[in-house]
Amino acid sequence: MLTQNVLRNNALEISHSERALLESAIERTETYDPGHVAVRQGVEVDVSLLLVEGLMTRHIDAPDGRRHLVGLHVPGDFVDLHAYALKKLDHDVAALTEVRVAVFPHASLEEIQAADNLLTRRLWFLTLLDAAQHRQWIYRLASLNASQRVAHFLCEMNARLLAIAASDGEAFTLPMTQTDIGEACGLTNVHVSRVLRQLRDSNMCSVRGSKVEIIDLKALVSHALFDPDFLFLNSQTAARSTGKGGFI
Amino acid sequence: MLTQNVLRNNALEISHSERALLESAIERTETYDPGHVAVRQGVEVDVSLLLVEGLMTRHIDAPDGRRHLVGLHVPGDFVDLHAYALKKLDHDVAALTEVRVAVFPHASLEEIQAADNLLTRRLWFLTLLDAAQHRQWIYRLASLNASQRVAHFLCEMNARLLAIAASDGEAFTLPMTQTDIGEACGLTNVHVSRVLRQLRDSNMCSVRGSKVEIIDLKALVSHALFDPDFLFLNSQTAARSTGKGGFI
DNA sequence: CGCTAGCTTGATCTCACTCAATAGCAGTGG
DNA sequence: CCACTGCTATTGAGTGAGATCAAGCTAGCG
Repeated sequence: MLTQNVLRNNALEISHSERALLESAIERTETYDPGHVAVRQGVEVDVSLLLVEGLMTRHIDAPDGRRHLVGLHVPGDFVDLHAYALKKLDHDVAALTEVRVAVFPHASLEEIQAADNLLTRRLWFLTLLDAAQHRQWIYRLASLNASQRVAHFLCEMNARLLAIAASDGEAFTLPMTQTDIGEACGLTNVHVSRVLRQLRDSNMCSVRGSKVEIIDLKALVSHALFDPDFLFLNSQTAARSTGKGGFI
Repeated sequence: MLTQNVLRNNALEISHSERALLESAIERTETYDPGHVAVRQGVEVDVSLLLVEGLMTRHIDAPDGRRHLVGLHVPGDFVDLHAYALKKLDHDVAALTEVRVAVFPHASLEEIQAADNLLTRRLWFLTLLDAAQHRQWIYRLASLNASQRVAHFLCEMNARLLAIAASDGEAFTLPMTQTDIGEACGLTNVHVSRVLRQLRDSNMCSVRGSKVEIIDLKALVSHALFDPDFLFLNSQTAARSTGKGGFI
């Protein structure tokens, strides 16, 4: 059951045997408190972690002490599968909320690689999904203004949470402070606060504490220039994430 | 010989047989003119391209017609190896200069995957290098100001060109317009022009046309807060890219 | 020679940052 | 019960980095 969101999350029609093979590679599960750094930049690791519950960040610490998110993970994401080939990461991985993770020793992943080429390619695919998300983050930072960035970020989270049934498309829980959102969008917490009020005042969405309500999805998507294609979701989820799936 | 830069580029101590296997997977080579779009966003592909000569971009076209780079490739880079697992890309790949590429059919890559787990993991590693670069680009956009961004970009290009012996650490050819640099750094061409003059006036580096001269590497690296670790270069090249390798 | 692409420089404007003050709220302890 | 602390959010005033708009300049090339 631990891997069920891996399936949902990216439309892989995984077979029963593949799933069994994958689950057999789990050594144990662990829980971390908020703020716990699970993987430290530059430190060699020999396991990879699948996020089962909670949110985790990938972030880079700037020399001036600021923190910048380069990725955010929801349940079902392999947070550091790339460590299987890289061994050392170029960033930290930390728990944003209380989290539960499943631990995959790299030795087990090697066995999978030896045994099942298709499943291996699926795992490879997952690491490439991360890269596709990175590219959208680059695009967001380079090309959108503050309110578009925040809107784009909320659209992305809505789409990804939809895929794992953690959003119903109208409201979801996002346990991030405005400072966290700022770190993801390259904005100060003060400006995030202003922008969220704008989005509320223009009846697109309301973010209060960790409660996000999508008021007018189409307006939000269009304001953010959001395109779910890069998430490689199944087409139904993608449609719902832009408000084009009302007919289902 | 086509793959020689793949070796240099990322410190993989690849064996003779691996290399032979890799080269045997090349179906043909092709040349493209500047501006040619080799891979179009969303179009399914069944080959991947290794860049042999010239520069290629990965970019996303914004709805307003602007173009934003999400990656830049030098000889030795697999420009769209990720298409092997993704099949459709979320961005375009285009020639910035006249380029020569080696074509790897995905069918051949599948044979490699079936035959050689270690080489497969090396290829996987290459796609993860791209992701690590993406993360640095995110960091650059989110956290550095205009002159730091440009300096950081030039440091990155210097380091990567050093690795393939296309820079001697003091000067190199970078056939990009100021508009291109702006698209890579999230700046307007006008502001790139101003920033390059600042860098020249403060004796860090000089960019004139496609000729880049590193005048004071240490100052440039320190200004840009550049850290070559994420490039996963061999340690000698990394040291030279920050000016700490003078003793060699 | 004139045309075009790329680069430079100036004037103006605006978005988002910084600094600063205030309020709400949860937890803690007297 | 209230006072105190710390964290988060809100709002205002002032500032500045980089965008935009516009005008020249330079060099390569038919």
